[in-house]
Amino acid sequence: MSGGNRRRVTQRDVARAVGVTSATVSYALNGQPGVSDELRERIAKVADEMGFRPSRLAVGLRLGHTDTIGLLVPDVANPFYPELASGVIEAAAAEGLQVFVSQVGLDGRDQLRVITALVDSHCEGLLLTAVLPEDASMLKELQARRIPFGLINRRIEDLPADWVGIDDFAAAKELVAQVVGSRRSVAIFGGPERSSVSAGRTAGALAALREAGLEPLPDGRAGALTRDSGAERARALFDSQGPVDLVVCGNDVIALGVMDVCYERGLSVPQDVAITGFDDMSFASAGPLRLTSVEVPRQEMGRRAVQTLRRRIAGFDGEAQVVELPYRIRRRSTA
Amino acid sequence: MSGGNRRRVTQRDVARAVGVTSATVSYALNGQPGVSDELRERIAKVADEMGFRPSRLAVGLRLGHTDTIGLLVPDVANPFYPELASGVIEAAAAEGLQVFVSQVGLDGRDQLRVITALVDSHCEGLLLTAVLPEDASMLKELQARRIPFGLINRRIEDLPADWVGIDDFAAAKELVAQVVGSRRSVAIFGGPERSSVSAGRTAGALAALREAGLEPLPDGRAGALTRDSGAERARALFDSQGPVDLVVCGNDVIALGVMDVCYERGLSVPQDVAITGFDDMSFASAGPLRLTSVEVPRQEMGRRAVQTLRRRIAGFDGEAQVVELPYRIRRRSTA
DNA sequence: CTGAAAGCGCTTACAG
DNA sequence: CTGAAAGCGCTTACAG
Repeated sequence: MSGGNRRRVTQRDVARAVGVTSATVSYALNGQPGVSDELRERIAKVADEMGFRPSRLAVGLRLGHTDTIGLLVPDVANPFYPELASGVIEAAAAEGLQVFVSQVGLDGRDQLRVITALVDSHCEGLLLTAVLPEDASMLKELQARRIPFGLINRRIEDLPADWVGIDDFAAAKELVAQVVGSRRSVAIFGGPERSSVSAGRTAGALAALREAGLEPLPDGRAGALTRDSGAERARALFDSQGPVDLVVCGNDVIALGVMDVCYERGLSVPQDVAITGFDDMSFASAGPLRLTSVEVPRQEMGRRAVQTLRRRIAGFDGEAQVVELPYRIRRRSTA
Repeated sequence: MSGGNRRRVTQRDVARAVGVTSATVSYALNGQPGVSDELRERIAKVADEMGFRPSRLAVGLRLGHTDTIGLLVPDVANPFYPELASGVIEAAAAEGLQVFVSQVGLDGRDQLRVITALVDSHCEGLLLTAVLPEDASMLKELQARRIPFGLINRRIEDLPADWVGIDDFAAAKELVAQVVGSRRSVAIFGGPERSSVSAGRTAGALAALREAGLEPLPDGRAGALTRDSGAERARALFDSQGPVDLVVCGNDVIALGVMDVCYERGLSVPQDVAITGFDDMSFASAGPLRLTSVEVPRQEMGRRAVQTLRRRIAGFDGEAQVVELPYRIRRRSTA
């Protein structure tokens, strides 16, 4: 009764109990022909009673595939990713694929380590959401080793690879064009410059401003996609410039930080300062917040990425599939 | 150049390239004695050049362990869990364990399937955050099969098992005692009754009200931990009772739904309706929200759970470890 | 319809 | 210091 008797029930144990060979158990349980119905049922019954479960390690080793894929996200604490992950997990389950979700850090610091671990575990494909330009050589290596992968959201210039996302440039441009009105002093608080998504959003916002004959304030253009970063940049800007008319933020979390500072300083939104976010995270629509933002079809992005990846795993070898999904401007109370 | 040449580089390939046996490669790479330094270096170099990575499937099968644990959460879209997951992942990495995080659905619908899959994959331990009373027999089965697991947050009565959490009853009681003041008509919008956490919070709130000589309104006491559920219950309540003085919510997400309805109907918070949340999710402290809540040490919960689980995996067979962590009332603007 | 054997990619006693 | 062999738990041709 005591001590570590943690041995698994094996196919062989079942075989012995039934009085057949382990191959017969395998045939019976996998629905292969060549086993009488009566015997098949008896084996199934005994296997079930004994709690036999085939070892995925052994099956994977033998079969050479594992029906698993990996999803890499920078930081599960950013609400953007859990919703994307839901889409991926659901779609994968429908395809009979199990997904391992891993964090790689805001700066992608653990990305290589995580990819290596997943590939070592015979993961059959990878979905990457946090690539940076410097990852290009790693991705080329993946391609050379014929490990299927897909990019979600962020992409890398000149690297042909499957990708699902939105047109961040167009979305940001459209958003800013809608909200700028008569606001003259405008700041852009974008995300990390090296993220293609953040770069696209910043460029789009800039384009809209220039079309309106405006030049944004130079400070705080790039930074982390965090609330603290938004707050710090807002404090610095308000200290140096006084309150500005409009702050265009790279995502909703940065916008939250800016709103924190407005609250601290008794500035009213949008009368004193207008604010836009991006991503339309769930909290953005909350009654007291009513953040103007851009809805990104996160679940759908996940689903589409899985579909493309599954085809690659199945051996599809055609050119890079690029899927650009529609976005939606969500005009609310903050701008 | 074309077609699916996706074969892995194996230990044997390295051995052949160096001109030794595959055992020697294993010894060399695993730092076992009996290989000259010169040869060891040569093997390491060739292995690296060829991109050799030991198959985790094969190693796991051979060694009988995989250094992986599973974390089961109901729904990654609930911001409570990603932060808990961070704590788990970090602590696990420090212990050399990889963690597989899986969703099991708000009602735990997929829990059994996911546990089975993880155990089939030779996962060495499980961390469960979404157990319900009806899971007791499944957990006993896990114990019988000597599969180490730990409970986080929710627990099951009369089932001795490792657990990490807070005293939800005491926290809710303290929170309500602090905010009730002269409010007379009070509603409790709790989470699912069968969740020990939600039940404890509701009971604590009830106890505080009764000590204040109050009986809460009977409607909407239990429901889902979602914003929609909070909004629906608030609409139903306000329609039937008119606005109430105070709504005590089972978590911050429910509270957000209640705030949505207050906003819809032009009720001011906390003047017309006071609201409390629970969990102190990141959005709760946002400037325009300032939700009164209870801070739960999510990261620390994750860390402690991993530590306990690791000891179990290492063979510790002592009695159930119960870790009750401190919470903190966060009084802000909504109550 | 059933059994014996090989092999997936490793590690580890055991001989030399 | 190095090699041949067994075995982890499966699946799948191949004989009977």
